[in-house]
Amino acid sequence: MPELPEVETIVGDLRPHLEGRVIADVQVSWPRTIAEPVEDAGRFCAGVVGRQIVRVGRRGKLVWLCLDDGQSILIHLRMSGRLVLQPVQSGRHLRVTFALASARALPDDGGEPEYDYLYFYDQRKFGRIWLTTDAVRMLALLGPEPLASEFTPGELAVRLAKRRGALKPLLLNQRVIAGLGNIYADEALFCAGLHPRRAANTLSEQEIVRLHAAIQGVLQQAVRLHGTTFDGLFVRPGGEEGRHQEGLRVYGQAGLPCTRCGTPIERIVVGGRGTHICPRCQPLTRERAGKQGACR
DNA sequence: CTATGGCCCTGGTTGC
DNA sequence: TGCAACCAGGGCCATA
Repeated sequence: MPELPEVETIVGDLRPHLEGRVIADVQVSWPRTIAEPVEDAGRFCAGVVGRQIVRVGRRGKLVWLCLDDGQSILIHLRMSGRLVLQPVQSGRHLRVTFALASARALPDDGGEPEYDYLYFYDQRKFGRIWLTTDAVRMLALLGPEPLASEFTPGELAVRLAKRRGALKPLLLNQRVIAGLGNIYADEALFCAGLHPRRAANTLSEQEIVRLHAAIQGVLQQAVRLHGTTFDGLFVRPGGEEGRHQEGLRVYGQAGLPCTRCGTPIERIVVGGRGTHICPRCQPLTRERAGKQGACR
């Protein structure tokens, strides 16, 4: 389940191989992957073939390819989407293939090897790809980038203040903050010592500062380690795994002792999502236990 | 606004 | 052993 750190890793890996390349051809083997123009592989192909990729970026969990005519390709990996430069052994789960050409002859001292294809694999078929002339307007619907300087404790406070609902579903809402998914929402709440069912508008200023620092700290650490490979769902474009899985404190750790207090980690359901907590470090009623936050 | 539940999907796990 | 039921998960949508 690629979230912000995994998508950041993918984008960094792809950038040197894609920027400057021309899309020579596209094959769509599962048309529902194409979200815009809606399930229309033909118009999608017609729109991108011959275009040069001028920039590879990320916004929230979206991979953002800027084309030389002002259009953008947006790719959401959802649960099981993968972007790879070398074909996986079996062609199973292959949904879209981009054939790549060079914009100009390569210098012979080369540098990066040139790949001929970019493959989009997606076992569960939840991934989607958009072609749009107005990426900026689409992306404006997302909340702030949690690692950008605009994302301050004050900004977080404003976004939580009006909400009476539980904290965790809010953190997963991409219009509130862009890029958090189930793994990092659970990890951030643990690090902040906050219960996922706490009503968002009941946080003290100190708790908001702690949550802000936890979100940034958890994401930065995961980016540094190139994401979390859990269930083998996330693999980098070159085939390597992420290294953050060893750093998980609560996600997928049910039954194991809390790294901070030894209490067994529990799995509960919040907002319909599996949620992992330390019941002692993340009390629902405000007591001393979570005061300092659970990280470091 | 908030909560809940369904839908899209597959493949691994569980239950009989 | 074989097969059916169930579940996870991100985002979106409908309903209450």
